Amino acid sequence: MMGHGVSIGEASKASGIKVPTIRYYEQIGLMPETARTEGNRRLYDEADLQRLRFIRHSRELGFEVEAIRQLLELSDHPSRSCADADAIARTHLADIDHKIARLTALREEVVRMTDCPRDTVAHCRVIEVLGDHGECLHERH
Amino acid sequence: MMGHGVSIGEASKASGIKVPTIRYYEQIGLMPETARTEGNRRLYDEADLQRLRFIRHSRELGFEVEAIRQLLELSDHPSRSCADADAIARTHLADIDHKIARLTALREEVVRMTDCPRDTVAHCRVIEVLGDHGECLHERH
DNA sequence: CTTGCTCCTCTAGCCGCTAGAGGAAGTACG
DNA sequence: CGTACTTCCTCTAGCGGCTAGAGGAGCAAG
Repeated sequence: MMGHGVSIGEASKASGIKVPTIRYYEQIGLMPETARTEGNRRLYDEADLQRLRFIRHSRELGFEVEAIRQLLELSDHPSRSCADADAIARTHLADIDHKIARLTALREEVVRMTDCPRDTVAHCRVIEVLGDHGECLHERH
Repeated sequence: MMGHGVSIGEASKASGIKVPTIRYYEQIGLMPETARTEGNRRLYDEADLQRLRFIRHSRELGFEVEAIRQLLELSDHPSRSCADADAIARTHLADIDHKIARLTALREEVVRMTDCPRDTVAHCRVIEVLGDHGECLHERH
């Protein structure tokens, strides 16, 4: 075991991000290139682990990689205004609201078609509704 | 203009599916290989257009291609029991509910972090919360 | 006959990973 | 010290559901 730094496997356990995903994050520049051992193995220090946890949490909350990139950039410069970070979060919130609204509308339509009088496909509401948009509540899905 | 059948461009307009997407659906076997003109252009008849509309509507309602494949197979056999179609729709409904629940939970977290006292990044709730999972309402996102 | 549109096929790219091949390095045990 | 086992390395390809572009052919209008 090296003095300062843990292996990618331990970093994976500590962050909850899978090993190949950590390497992928390095590849796309979300994680920096870390130190290496003599045998060419990656070494993660406490700052790296903190960054990994930040990324994981952001992904869990649905932030896109590009947004996380910006958030990380901001968090690397603590004296900057917080407005940018806030704006990113608000944009994401609007996005979530949009998705919820859409899914809720879809849900309505799908519920409506599932109360089907058990019979043959010829009289099946599911099939019928899918084939004829005119049956729908909303013009635009 | 050929007697029976319209071009892929017209099929696109009639169904609301883009031309390359229609070709893609043929490629993955969701649409059959249609008739062709002497000049090798695809010709779509009324049944093809109906099928395209069915696919589009299903996609709009969020059904996956694999589910649509099964639904189309069912709709090609009207004398079968409707139970299978119903099961597919119900599975999809459960899936939608799952997504809505997850998004609603995420929304909470993101809302909680966006009421940030406008200051520097050093004291920004957004950055802080992302860096520390302990701040969260829910253990598992 | 030429212009301009649509169409054809084929390949590659998007996102955010995930899986696998083929090999080197490190660790545990006899 | 050897050998087995695990972890690590790089590299490439695949997932779903399209979308974009290259390079060429067909076809209708002026």
